[in-house]
Amino acid sequence: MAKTRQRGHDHSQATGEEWVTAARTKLSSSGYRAGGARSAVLELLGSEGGCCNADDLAQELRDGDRSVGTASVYRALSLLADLGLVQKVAVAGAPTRFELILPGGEHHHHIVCEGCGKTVPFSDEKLEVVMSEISERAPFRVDSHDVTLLGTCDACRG
Amino acid sequence: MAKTRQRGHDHSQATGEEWVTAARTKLSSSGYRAGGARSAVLELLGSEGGCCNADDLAQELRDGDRSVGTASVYRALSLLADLGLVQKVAVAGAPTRFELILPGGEHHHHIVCEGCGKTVPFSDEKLEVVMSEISERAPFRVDSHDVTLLGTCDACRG
DNA sequence: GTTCCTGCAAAGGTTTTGCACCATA
DNA sequence: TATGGTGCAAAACCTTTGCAGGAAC
Repeated sequence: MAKTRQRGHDHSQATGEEWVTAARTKLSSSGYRAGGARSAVLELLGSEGGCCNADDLAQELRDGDRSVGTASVYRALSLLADLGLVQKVAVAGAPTRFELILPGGEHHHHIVCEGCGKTVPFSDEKLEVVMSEISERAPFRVDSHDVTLLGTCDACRG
Repeated sequence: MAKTRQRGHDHSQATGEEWVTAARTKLSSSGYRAGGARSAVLELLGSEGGCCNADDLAQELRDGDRSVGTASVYRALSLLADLGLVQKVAVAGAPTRFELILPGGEHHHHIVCEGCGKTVPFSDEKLEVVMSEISERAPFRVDSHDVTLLGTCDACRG
């Protein structure tokens, strides 16, 4: 009865490559150029599989070979969000995280540790069924939904 | 088959009174005093039924008869959250909202309009069942969960 | 009277914006 | 070469913190 499955890191990485390709196509077909900063953010996001905040991305790029201004990271992420390529995930008291929206569209959600901010994605078929039922009955036209479990990871509980 | 129900505003207001009483009791039994700012926030929250952010509360109090510093509003809300009387609700790109946790403990979630920020609470029995199943299988000890539907209200769609 | 609460102002952290320069198409 | 992307710095924004004065118990 294990309909809920946690995702391994390697799996995200595999589809991340596909996402980068799809994102590049979408960008250029929407009339956007492939600038240095934008490309760097795109590739790092793809290899990380999302789940990172803007400042961490900027930091990693700065530590790596290509340095990118923080403002450009925000601009890139903002554009990607507008194009439906990433999704903003808000956490109270923490910087906004950005999550890939994968081409195949396997939808997922997150379990967040309130102690250290560690995030684990999960997906659940039953949950999605219930959510779409609720969406149909809602008084708004519903575009998306966001489900977050808050808890404490083993390390922080120690 | 209407297991999902939207709540009217009047209904929240009725239970809001009870919440204020319960909150006052909890505060004093926990050794906190009933200062002016704290009481004002408490009463306004009760009459509004939650779903407001710190700055809006401060503004409304300033417009009304009792003026309260923004910092005190944050302090009051923070304390209420620690005591389990309110819940923080994060929304990407918007200030954190605070939501009453009602004495009877009827758990609920929100539908948010991305255009104007209008928020409508809802509760769904099936959703809660699914969420508790997921919580049990989660790799963290799960304390709470947060479900938000994002969409566009009729007014903003017009 | 002591302790806690409050308001103001300043600091902290995140995200956005203005502008001059540079790269892409 | 024309347009749009980038980096830096400054601003805007939300939230927290320090401190002196005032209120609750």
